[in-house]
Amino acid sequence: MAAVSFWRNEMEEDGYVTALSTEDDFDLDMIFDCGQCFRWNAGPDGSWTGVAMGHPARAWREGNSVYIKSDAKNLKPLWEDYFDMGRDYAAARESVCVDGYMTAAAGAGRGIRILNQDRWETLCSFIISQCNNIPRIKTIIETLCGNFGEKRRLEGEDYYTFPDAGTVASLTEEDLAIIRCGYRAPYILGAARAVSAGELDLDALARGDEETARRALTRLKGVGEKVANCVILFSLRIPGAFPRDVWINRALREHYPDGIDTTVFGDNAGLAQQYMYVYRRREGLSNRRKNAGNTGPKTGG
DNA sequence: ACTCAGGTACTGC
DNA sequence: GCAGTACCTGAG
Repeated sequence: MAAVSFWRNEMEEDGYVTALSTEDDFDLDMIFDCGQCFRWNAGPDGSWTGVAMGHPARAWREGNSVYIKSDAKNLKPLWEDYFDMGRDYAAARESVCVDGYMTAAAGAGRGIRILNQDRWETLCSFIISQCNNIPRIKTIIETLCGNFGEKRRLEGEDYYTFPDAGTVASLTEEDLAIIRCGYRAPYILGAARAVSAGELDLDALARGDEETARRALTRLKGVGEKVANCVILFSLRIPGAFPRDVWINRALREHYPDGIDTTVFGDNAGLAQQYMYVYRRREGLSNRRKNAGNTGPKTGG
């Protein structure tokens, strides 16, 4: 792999490199491709580029280390936090293997970590995600950032930060038309106004319990249980949240017809959900026709 | 020209 | 509570 070429010194003329030493449960492909984030993209050399927590970055693996090149000094604490380095994922993964199905799912998803993402970005991104496909979600978010975020530079390229809630709150639906997000536009503006006005204090919710957070989040128009649970899991650091999307519901229906009490996973429920998601989705994508016709409402006619 | 996509709000029971 | 339906848009 040509990844070595990104690494020369701790401080380079075009970026600053952070090294994270890892064990087995750290797989960049899994982490960035398991549906929890939308702004990282794989390059032809196996490295990933994206913008997180206001910083452009390139991430790649060499042996037992993951390197992150970014645009500022002293970002090691930030990246350690973002990649959830304080949690023992090997132990967490073992603990969710409660039966054959979960053992298989966890095996397939080994290497996933739950990112600790920016709260407003996560809320806004998952509002956009509703009833939408992933390529389009990414396009909409990049357009939002390109038009209303701040420009950053790395390796001679332009990157754009996610616009903060105050910036988005100052926009009109007309301004937002450029991102082509359809009926979600008023949802985004409403959420931005609530956050920037302090009516919805995401940092405070992170200090409280899951149910309180869910009630506060679902008060927003356009935020239901699914989006709220994604925000809770991926940005409020409440690891027991269990977002149920169409793929999870399929997996649950097929493997737990009598239902499953997700509290058996305890604080690892969110991780269990991610394992199930990638496992079921992998199968589903290669067997699309099997699932065609039995999902979603029909207009009949 | 179609269906469908990591949902949610609204209506009518 | 639960079923039925509309909703912007564009990728496949």
